[in-house]
Formats: sequence, C-alpha cells, structure tokens
Amino acid sequence: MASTPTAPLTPLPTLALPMAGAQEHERADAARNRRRLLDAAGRLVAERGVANVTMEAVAAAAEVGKGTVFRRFGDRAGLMNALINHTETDLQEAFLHGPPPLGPGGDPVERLVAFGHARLEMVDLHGEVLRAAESCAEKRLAHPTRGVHATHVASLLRDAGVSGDVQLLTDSLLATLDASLVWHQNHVLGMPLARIADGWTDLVHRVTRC
Amino acid sequence: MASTPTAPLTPLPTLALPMAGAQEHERADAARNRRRLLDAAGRLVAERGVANVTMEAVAAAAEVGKGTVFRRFGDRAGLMNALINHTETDLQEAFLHGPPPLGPGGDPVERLVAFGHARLEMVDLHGEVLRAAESCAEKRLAHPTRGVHATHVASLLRDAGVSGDVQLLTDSLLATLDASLVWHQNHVLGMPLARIADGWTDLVHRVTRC
DNA sequence: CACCAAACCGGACCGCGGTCCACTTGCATC
DNA sequence: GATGCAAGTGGACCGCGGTCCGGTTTGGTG
Repeated sequence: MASTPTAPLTPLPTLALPMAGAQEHERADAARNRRRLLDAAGRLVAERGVANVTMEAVAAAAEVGKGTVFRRFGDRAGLMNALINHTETDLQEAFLHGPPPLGPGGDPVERLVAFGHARLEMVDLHGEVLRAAESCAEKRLAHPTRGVHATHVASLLRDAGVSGDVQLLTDSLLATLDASLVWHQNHVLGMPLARIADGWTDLVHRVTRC
Repeated sequence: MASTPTAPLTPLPTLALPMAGAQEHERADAARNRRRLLDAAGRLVAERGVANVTMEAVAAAAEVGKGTVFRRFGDRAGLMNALINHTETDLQEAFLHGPPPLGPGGDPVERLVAFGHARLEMVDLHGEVLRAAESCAEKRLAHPTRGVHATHVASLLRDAGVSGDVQLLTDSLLATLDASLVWHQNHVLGMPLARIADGWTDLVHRVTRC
C-alpha cells in the first residue's frame, strides 16, 4: 500500500468471473504485452476479418514474439475469448445482478427468454469472433463461460417449475444458442435475427409449459 | 473488410460427394485405391483411435500417396464421413423406407422419438468418428447428411401438427443430437445413454405437445 | 494394336497452430 | 546499488492438414 503514484497503472478491468486469466501479480512487461496483443488482435480482426488473422500476424503486429501470444492466451480460441471477454462479462453481470427482465426478480420464463435474446444479440455483434472462440467442440462444452450459462439456465428452469431432466433440457436450450448454428441460420440461410429470436421465445415456452 | 488481398477461396475442383456411391465412371485404379484407403483408415482408427490417425499415416498404410487421400475424400472430415457412410445410409434407409416405428406408417411423434434413439445409438457406436466427421462447424451445418435429417425431422414435425417455426424447431432438435454434445454428455459428464435417450423422448413430447 | 486425352497418382511443398528452451528482464530483498 | 531468481520472452522448430504439378496409367477409339 506504499502507493506508487508514478505508476500509471490502468485499472485493467479484471475479469472477476471464471474466465481465462486470473492473473494475480502480473509483471509490468507482461501486462503491457497483453495490452499490445489484444489491441493488435482487435485491429487486425476489424480490418481483415477473423478468418484472415493468424497468430503470427497478431504477434508481429504487437511487435512481440509468437511464444508470448500462446503464453498469454493458451491458444487461438483463448485469444478470441479474451477479445470478447468484456462483452461476455457484461452479459453475465446483467443476468446475475442486473435489473429484470434479464436479472433476478422477474418471472423465470421471461428471464429465460431475455437471456436467449441477449445471447442472440451478442452473436449478432460478435458472431465471427465467437465462432472462432468456440471452434474447438472439445473445449467449448467444458469452457467456464458455458458452465456459467448452464448453471443460470438450469436455475431458471427449476424456478419455472419444470419437471424433468433439467440438465439435459439446459443442454438442448444452449445448443440452440450455439454461435455457429445461429450464425449459419442468419448468414447462410438468411434468416432474420428477429425470426430466430421469436423461435427462441417459442421454444422456451414449449419447454417450460409442462 | 471487403478488400481481401489474399484469396481465401478454395476452388475445390471436383470433390465428389463423399456420400452414397454415386461415383459415375471411376477408373479401376482409383476404385482400388479408395478401397485400400478406407480399409487402412478403418484399421488404423480401430487400433489407435481417431485422434491418433493422421492423413499421412492412412496414406502410408494404404501404400498410396498423400495427395490421393485428399483427392478421394476432400479432407479429413470427408474421410471420416466415408468411414461411417454405410451406417448412415442404413439409418436413412430405415427412417425413409423401413418399418415403423422408425419408418413411415407410424405416429409422427413416435417416429421422431425413434429417430433420435437411432441417432443416439449411432453416436454410441461411432462417436469418435462422427465427431471427427462433423468437426468443422462451418461445413457440418451445410452437409448433405444433415440436410436429409433436417428434411425428415421437419416433415415429422409438420405431420405431428406442430404450429410454429418448424425449421427452427428442427434445428434445435438436431442440435440436441449433435455428436460432440452427446459424446460429451456421455463420456465427460458420465451420463448414461439411457438417460440421454429419455431426455430426447421428453424433449420431443414437450416440443410437439403444443 | 497403336494412339491419345483425360483421369489419376505421389510426394515435395506450404502455412498455420502450437511447443520448447536458452536467454533476458522485472522485482523483492539485503 | 548489488544480487538472486521466478517470470517473462522470442524465435527456431515440429507435425499436420491441405495444395500443386510433372509424370504415369487407363480405357475408349480408329
């Protein structure tokens, strides 16, 4: 607490949720490089599209070694996750502690509907990155983020008085919100997002009304 | 974003569909090599597991050049698809022209339930290969096999008198039967297949009972 | 049978994701 | 300051999926 007034450490919005880097004491150079990497990655993604951004290019653009990228983010999916971490954190905050209909206090079915709509909006905004972040089917299903979503959905299903195998119903509902699926429906099949959202609402009602 | 200096487009010359043997005129040597490759691939998968089988190893085991593998099957997923093509064809035959409850003639809801159970059994038997065959989220959703399943499920939903967006409901149902998801539930989460099957039955009833 | 164009073959080659490890740097302590 | 050392760094390296293209085989045709 000896106060280092000369150190202009930016707060670095620590991801308090069970996401990737719970970084304790991070050395100054490490923090600086993480910033550079995220900045470079965001820039490259914006100007070339996710598919045309290689890990090596990100490293080069950040003027950093390739090994550093992987040390910081584990793998490509980890980097993409970090890119949308802020949005994901906001979403979690909203349905965990925010106001209804998303947050606690409202009707569980309505909360479920709102959760799906929020997720769909996120896919709309960050579909490409999300798809890359969830590309590995193996890890996607075991990823902490998915765990948080699953816990939340299962909780809402129980609150809604759903009888049956809540865990399996949760998996089915989350599968419907899968980034790749939604992106495909939207961009390949040409379904408007409003239609997908209506489909979600309908599905939630069908599943909970029993 | 529109200007992409590099050409990411893959012309993908002829790539005959890895599905049913609609192989027009196939030269004798080509047919012989395809046999060898499928044989070798099956052997290697059986003895090492899918994850430890490289395309190069398959080529070597078949005493064939690497390029031949890709010429025949397009990519890794295509090879895996070819490996389970027979089983998949049997499944399609069963629900298209076989006896009830899977085939035509029975109650659509029961057929839907039976379809899911048949699919789950397939995942149980060939889960590893199926996962590899459907690994690329991009192509999986556009794959002919999925199209056949989707058409069938949608048809059953309509026959069951379901009101609502049948196409979206179909996508949700199929997402529940996703090989990676089921495999994860079964092998990682330790859910017995019987439970997953019961979950499917329940889900189908919830979705159709409205 | 001789001929030829198309189909096919094989392995060198490429790019990318990911790992490894010898070297450097930041920080706490004395 | 000097020192010890864990944390961090970077680029050479690896393996695999996938492509390319010069040479070879096949099977129809006259």
